[in-house]
Amino acid sequence: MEQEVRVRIGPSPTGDPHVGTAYITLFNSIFAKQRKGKLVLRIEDTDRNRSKLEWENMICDSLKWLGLDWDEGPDCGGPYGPYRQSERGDIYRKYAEELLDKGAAYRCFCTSEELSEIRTAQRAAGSPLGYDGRGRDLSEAEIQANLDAGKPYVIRLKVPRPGTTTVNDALRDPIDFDNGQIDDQILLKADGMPTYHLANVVDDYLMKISHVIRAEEWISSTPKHVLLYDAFGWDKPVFMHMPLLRNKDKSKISKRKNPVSINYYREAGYLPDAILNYLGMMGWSMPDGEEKFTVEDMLREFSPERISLGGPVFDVQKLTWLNGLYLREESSDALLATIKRELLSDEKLAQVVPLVHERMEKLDDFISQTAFFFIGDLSYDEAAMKAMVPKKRTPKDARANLEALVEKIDTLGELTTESAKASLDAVMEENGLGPRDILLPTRIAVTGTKASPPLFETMGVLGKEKVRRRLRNAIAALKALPS
RNA sequence: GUCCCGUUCGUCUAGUUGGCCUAGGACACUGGCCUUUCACGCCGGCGACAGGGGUUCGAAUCCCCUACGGGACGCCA
Repeated sequence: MEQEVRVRIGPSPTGDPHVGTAYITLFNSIFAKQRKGKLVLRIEDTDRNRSKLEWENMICDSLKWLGLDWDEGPDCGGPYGPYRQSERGDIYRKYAEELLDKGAAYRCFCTSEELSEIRTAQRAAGSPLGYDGRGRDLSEAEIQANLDAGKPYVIRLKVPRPGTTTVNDALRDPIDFDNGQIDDQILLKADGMPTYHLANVVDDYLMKISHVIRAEEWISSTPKHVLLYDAFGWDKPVFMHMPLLRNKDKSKISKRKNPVSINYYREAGYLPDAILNYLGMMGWSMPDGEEKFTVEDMLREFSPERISLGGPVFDVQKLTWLNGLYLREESSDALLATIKRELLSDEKLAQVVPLVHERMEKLDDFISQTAFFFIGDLSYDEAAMKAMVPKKRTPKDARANLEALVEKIDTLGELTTESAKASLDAVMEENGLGPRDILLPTRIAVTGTKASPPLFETMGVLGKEKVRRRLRNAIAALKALPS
């Protein structure tokens, strides 16, 4: 009997909804639907320090906005739950114990400090980085003594050495790894939570995942997963590693060099269908070469053989062209509805009106005074550029200050009046700046002009994506100035 | 540094069972047409098989080496 196709996506709720997540979700979704299989959404929130429910919700909302949906997940349940890894701790601990019993794993009592010392030494010596296995062969007595002493420990995979581990990837030739090259990966952290590697293998097994479609960055840790499947005696899923989305300079797509938040694209006026279409042509193409296609077209024509492995550069310009195609083919009525929903919603207008209310003399002042809330990127005229550099400061200083602010805002879940104020205050405090060093430059960067509504409220209404994008643009513009 | 993956126009790609490839399309750029203007649309231009060795009658397509790019090397995922 043919095994049911079950695939999964495992976003980690530690940041804004990422285009890379949407990209991988698209291909998983297409693959599953095409084979009458199921797509599982599993929240990989084993990093307790960085995971937030707020982000989980944002990720789900974004995917749904794009029109991507799943069959099983924390929101809709399913037969193999819970679908949040933070709620599956006991399961992982049980399997980690099993590995211990089988001799495929061991307790390691090394401290974090000890480990970073090892790494530093290795780096200095130019030798391969990785755990040196010093805790591998502790005697029963030593282990018991450590346990009795209440020393914290982690559980590590005991990679069989010597040996070779082969990874089969549906898109590539078999890949051989020398086991000497594979680290004794930590499986269970000192806080009792599993690392990605353990959680993934255990969950994929328990959730009956048949195909693992994920990004290429995982190839080098796949042998660890293979070793785990073998240690448990489980069948392995089919691995399929998609090429990585890239920045212009070919590095892995990142927020410093590219807008990567789905929220950004939403707020910048892109349509879900256009985004999905564009993502679909990253590493894949229609047999007839057609570049404009729908998810239904993809469903009909998708085949893994047509995936090309070179890492595609995410080109916003081409996305924009595609988006224009979609926009223009809508009827005016439909477009009107879209504009009212995404751009000029009552909700949005209700936020904006109070901010300009008291400075209005004629109704149409509203348009000129609030245009910057609605348009995408701003351009800065000469006066604006000049005013972004505070007196007695250089453009370089101005850039550094705005940069500090961007970084602060990046750590925020949502930008609100309060968090905007807090961020600005923190940047001033941490960098020894006065209000004049940062407030006016920020105002101009964010609104394009010296005269605008109260800054914190304005930033809150503009939202995180527009604010950080504009700050980045302002920083880039300042670079052109002689320092 | 070590291991791994990848490599066709600036970018996304077609090409996959070697000949139909003097390498096709799209974005961008650019010339023109249409148009009161702009945009759309249409027509044209620019522009690539990383390099070197093989194998073969014949290689973008197969093999090897080199180069370059990227990824991984976390008690992050």
